[in-house]
Amino acid sequence: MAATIKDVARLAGVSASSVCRALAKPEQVRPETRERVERAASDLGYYPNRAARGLITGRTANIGVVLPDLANPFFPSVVKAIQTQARRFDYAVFLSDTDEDPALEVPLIRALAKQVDGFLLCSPRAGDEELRAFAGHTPIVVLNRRVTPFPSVTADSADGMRQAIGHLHALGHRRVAYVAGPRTSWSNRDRLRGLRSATSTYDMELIEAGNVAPTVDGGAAVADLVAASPVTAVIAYNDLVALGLLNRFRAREIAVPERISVVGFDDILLAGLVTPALTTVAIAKEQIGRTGVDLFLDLLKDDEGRKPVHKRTPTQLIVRASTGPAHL
Amino acid sequence: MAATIKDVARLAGVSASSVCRALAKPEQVRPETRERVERAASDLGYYPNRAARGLITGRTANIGVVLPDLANPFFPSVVKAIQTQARRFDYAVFLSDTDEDPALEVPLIRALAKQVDGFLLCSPRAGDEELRAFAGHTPIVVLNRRVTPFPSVTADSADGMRQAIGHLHALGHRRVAYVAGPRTSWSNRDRLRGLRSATSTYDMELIEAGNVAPTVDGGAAVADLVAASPVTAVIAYNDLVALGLLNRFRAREIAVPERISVVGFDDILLAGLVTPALTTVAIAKEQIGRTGVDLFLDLLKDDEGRKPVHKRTPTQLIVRASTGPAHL
DNA sequence: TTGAAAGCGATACCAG
DNA sequence: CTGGTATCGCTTTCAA
Repeated sequence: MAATIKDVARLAGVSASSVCRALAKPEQVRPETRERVERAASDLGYYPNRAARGLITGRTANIGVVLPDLANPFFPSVVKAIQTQARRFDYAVFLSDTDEDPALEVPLIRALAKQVDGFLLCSPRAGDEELRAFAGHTPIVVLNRRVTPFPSVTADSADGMRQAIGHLHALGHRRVAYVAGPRTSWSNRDRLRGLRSATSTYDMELIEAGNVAPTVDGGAAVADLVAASPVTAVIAYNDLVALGLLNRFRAREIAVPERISVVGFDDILLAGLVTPALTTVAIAKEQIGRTGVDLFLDLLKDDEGRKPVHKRTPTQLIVRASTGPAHL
Repeated sequence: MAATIKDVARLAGVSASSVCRALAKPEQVRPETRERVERAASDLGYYPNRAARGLITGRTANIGVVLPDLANPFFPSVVKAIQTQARRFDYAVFLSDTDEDPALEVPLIRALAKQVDGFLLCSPRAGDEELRAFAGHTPIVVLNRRVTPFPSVTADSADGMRQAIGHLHALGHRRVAYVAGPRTSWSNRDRLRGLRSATSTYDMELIEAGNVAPTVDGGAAVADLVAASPVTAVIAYNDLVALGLLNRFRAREIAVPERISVVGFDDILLAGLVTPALTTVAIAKEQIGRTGVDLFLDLLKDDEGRKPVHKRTPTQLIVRASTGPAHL
């Protein structure tokens, strides 16, 4: 149906090779020929078939993006940044949402592998070993996680936690709970690690609450448990979980932040709009997406060599409604 | 690098054709052969190159999704539904965010056209004529808009507006404002049309406020203007705009809903979590995405013929914090 | 500067 | 039931 290179060649009265050259390397072709080809191409509305091109060049100009859940507002932000940066280099984006199912990731990557030049895996849930199986075959950059030997971009959670705990400590809090996210989430482990280090630095007591789904419902599910514990503040795995806590606390008329302070992570749009506004650790989502694409393109250039690159993006505590514990 | 059909053929000691058959139509091949091929394939980790396959079958098993802004939480919901349904039919998704730039849409569609079997255009901003240029060439299903001759899925905004206005009228409101979204948005025009009809039915006065970007900032930008008008309720183009209004009203200590009731559209996650919770017209986002994919697949089946299909999904008013005007 | 021919990976068709 | 061959749309030698 659509015009092919042959159609253009016929109309311009030249060979397919010349069309190809005229369009790709204009300087290698006589100006007159180039002009004829260009006119023919635009008359026919010719656009090269990138899939066919990829077959021979080995470069598809597509990048695969795999993420656990587009419904978590954190991811659309990252994807948007990826899109923007990818487009700048004439790359198109293949998107796959795995629905938080670790088992879906590997088959998905395999199935798409030949249609893309490689992948940006956002917060992948699969095991290290499973992912490592792709090393050497498929260019992969990992976001929000570190898996040797892939390049990666992660947020500086430890610093974020340090800021959060410093803030809570300054307000007078001494006991804090952490509501953990998915066990399969590297970010969760990273945040917990950072939190443990921070609470120990400040000599604060840390109580850990169950692993929950990284959703509003997940937060709501452990809110009562948290409320029943002797803490005056709680840090949630992410903002959605924090909002679930907030919601349930409100329903039970547990005053936030007076009775208990809630701190989230990510700084999604929602965080600033709820009442009381959520104190949260902001992550440089755009930077993560953008840097991911950059690392990816670097990776394609020098097909191998060089040791893996890890970029760490800054975090920033956004203080909104938190206060000191009521008894102060 | 990765295994091709030839590698499998060699390892299994058969021809490429047989490998192809063994994998695609197992019943046309001797069980023994099939087994050998299957083992060879799995040993080599062989996955067919879908791009190459598409070249000859004319079917890529990819679907292009184009939308104006992934940062609007409405779209990720739709995309997620599309993904889920697409995966069910073994389709992969190409995603493109145009950043609300109408000029980007057409070139984007053109560039991707050969890599996909067609497109799902979510709330496209381009002109009718520009889109129509694809008719006959590129299978297209339009979501949240109607453009002859493409099949489309739209929400029943008129009914949603009727519900919203009925509700406000019952509460005693008689003057209502509408904060309009982008001029290029068909949904905006559709909602406005439905609203006009509803207000006239109920004999209510309608005041229209500027066209704003469909974002929180857009809403905040006209909040003062709305507050200065003689209305007791305001309906926003969408929830983000409504939240912008809410935010600004709070900042100015204009009581919601006592002094002014705010109604949104879409029912994004945020709507239920803010305080006061936002009354809004829920749209069947999942259904829109799912139905879009279904129409798309139908479209591919009978390459032409049949008159265009328009599906309309129901809307449902979700009443949360609205009340009657203070003077009652 | 240009064209012919080979080939990327897979499938379809036709003999055998 | 199987193998050979042509082909999809494009790029890349290689000669001319």
